[in-house]
Amino acid sequence: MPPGVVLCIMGPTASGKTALAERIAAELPVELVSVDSALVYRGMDIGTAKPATPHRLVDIADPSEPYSAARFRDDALREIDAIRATGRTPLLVGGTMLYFRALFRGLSALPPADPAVRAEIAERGERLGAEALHAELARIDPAAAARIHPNDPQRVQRALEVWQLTGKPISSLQQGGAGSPHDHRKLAVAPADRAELHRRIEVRLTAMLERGFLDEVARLRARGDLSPDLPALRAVGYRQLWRHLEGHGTLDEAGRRAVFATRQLAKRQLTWLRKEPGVEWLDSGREGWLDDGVDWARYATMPVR
RNA sequence: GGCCAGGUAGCUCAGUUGGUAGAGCAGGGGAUUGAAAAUCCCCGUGUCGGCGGUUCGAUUCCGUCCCUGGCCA
Repeated sequence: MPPGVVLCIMGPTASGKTALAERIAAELPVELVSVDSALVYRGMDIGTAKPATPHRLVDIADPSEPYSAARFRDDALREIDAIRATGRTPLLVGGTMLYFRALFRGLSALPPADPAVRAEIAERGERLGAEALHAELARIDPAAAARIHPNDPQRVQRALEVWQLTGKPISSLQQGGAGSPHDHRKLAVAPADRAELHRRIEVRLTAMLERGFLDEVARLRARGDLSPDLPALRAVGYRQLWRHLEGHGTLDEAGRRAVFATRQLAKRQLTWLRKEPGVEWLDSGREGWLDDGVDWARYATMPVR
């Protein structure tokens, strides 16, 4: 299948990107693909604001299993081809900017995560301290050690993991990637006014709690095989409510902390978005922004940046 | 009304033997290559409740007033 046009809607949580996707879907022959690291998990519906409209790459993993940017890239390229084979246009919508980046620019040829090696390194970090691990990295890969802050255990551990798996420094392997064969037309959606975004995040969490978010977390917890350290359960909202269910703090406090965490997530997403090249920005904070006569179809033919 | 404890950053508080003050949280900016809704980095001037007094100098000591909470009437 030759490469073709892929529409992308990117935006922070609670920005209205799903509404825009549905609006475009009503006017163009598109099929939706989720670009969201939390929507992939089954049984996590309310707290992830899982959209009612069908998206591909939703509910494709169990919360016990870690998903990854690399898996996303493979999955997304496959779904894009499958959609194009039906004659429709893929419409990617989400806020996990690392995933968009992995699709647009590709990933370097690095070994996938190895749970055993990872656990061993984590244990060593526990025993010797974070500084020791960073010092170790500085010995084998000074370039990586210079870029990775000693307080960033996740990246220090990954760099050591790659070293143990390949015998090569991660910095020497992180050279480019395959890029994307497609023409991506990128729309960034967010309220121009930060206070408005904050307001929506609060309203959204309140609605989630009313719909039974706490029960959803309790259900996941009752499974017994899930831990709050799992990537899935570190998701915004789930982490805070899980902690409350463990007896730490009131529900009210957990809710407030969930709102804080969500705002901080949205801020990080905007940091990615601001430097993403070639995006067309839409202010979803304006009253009637979806219905004020914009010709959405033109985005399917707008120039690639 | 009396007694006690407080009034310091958006919030919760610490502190200053008198030389105009600092943490956590919140917020802002940034980084981001197989955990990414993750993991990190950077950013702290605020009539130290008001007004007087003492002092070279008061957020700090004294007086007084206001406000909040508790106890007693």
